[in-house]
Amino acid sequence: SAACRVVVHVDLDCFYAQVEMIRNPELRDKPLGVQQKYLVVTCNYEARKLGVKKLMSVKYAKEKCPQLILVNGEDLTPYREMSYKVTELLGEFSPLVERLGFDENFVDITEIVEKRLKQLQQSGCSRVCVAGHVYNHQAINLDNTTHVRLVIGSQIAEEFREAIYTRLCLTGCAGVASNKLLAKLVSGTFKPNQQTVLLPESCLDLMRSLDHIQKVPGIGYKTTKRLETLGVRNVCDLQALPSAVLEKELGVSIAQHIQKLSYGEDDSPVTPSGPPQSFSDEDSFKKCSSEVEVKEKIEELLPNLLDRISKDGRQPHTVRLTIRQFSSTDKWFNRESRQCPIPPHLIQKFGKESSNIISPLVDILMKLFRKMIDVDLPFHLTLLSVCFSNLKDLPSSKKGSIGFYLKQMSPPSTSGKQHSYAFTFLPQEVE
DNA sequence: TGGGGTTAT
DNA sequence: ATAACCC
Repeated sequence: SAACRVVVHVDLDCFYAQVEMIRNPELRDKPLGVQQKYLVVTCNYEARKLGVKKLMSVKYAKEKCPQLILVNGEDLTPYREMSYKVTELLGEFSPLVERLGFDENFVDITEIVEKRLKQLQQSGCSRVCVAGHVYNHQAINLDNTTHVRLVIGSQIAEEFREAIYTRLCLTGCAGVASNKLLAKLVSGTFKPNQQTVLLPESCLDLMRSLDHIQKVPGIGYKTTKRLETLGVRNVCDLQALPSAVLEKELGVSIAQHIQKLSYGEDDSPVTPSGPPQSFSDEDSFKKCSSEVEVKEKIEELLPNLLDRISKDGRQPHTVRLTIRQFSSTDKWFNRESRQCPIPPHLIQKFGKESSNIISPLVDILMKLFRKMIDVDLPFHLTLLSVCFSNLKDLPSSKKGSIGFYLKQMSPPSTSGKQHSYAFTFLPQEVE
């Protein structure tokens, strides 16, 4: 019988607020918002009951809810650390874990499901119970092996959520379906701390329930604007649009891709994220208009970044500076960046005590800045961001390197699927 | 409207 | 280097 894929999407509830409530349990039963600059970027459910929404301005949120408690969430370190704990926990079940932002993960559980299915068949057991909700209250047919696989998937999803709760004290939603798109969409149908499985017969109902095409993951702001030009407003419109018309507007590749999405079709694999591809740190502000200020801001950003890179253990080979210039019209789009290779003699200094590399890096970043901005003319920046990328492992010959310990830690195994990126946060002090 | 991330061109 | 996408 043709084995369908089984994918779980795990989506933590108001993640930053949950992390803050763990850090300070007294906030638990109070309305809590997490603030970045003038925004409440997320809030707990106590606050939501009182009318606070995600991405609401602080001013409006305090008007609606004067009792609202705000904590500053501009330093993402606690959230990032907890986020990777969740990904690593899921990695104990399957190596196929893909991160999406800090609070979502996809897990391909096809192999786990197949294993359990065979166990069930061997034991002659024909009774399987669904965990959580079934989308549309669709009836389950246990003679349908796809239904059985997805029901087993719902049990595994429940085990994921249980493990995340008992070991990390975090709650979240899960969606189970035959691909990433559907798993993600169905995970949001019952909201906090619940889970839902989608059976294939309800796929088109789920897609048509989306009232606007921008709710389809993969169709963003720009594509939505272009589709509106064509009179396409909802998923049904997109399904019905002649493919030739769509291809003319968006090109063959994107057109075919998003039209498949509109039918709930998505063959993209769950791609293990592994360790991060880049490390960046940014700050936004009202105004920065002199070279000296720019240098000061960069010097503020670097120590935190160098610390994170040194804990990672790899070395970056590229550095990038990004700026946003003030403009009254079109407020948040005008970002520019310049990047360059990091000179080899500096690369070697990553992971060592950071004091000797900071000033040469500032010099490089200021050169990149001058490539974008003529410092003899007036300028007005509202954001600065520094990003290190093109990360490479240390040469494996070096004793004491991560590669050395990784080989020690994972001998060739006959049975096991050990997760492959536990080393991401292996502390340096193993030396 | 934050402070991050990824992939495709 | 930018543009699109995601949270």
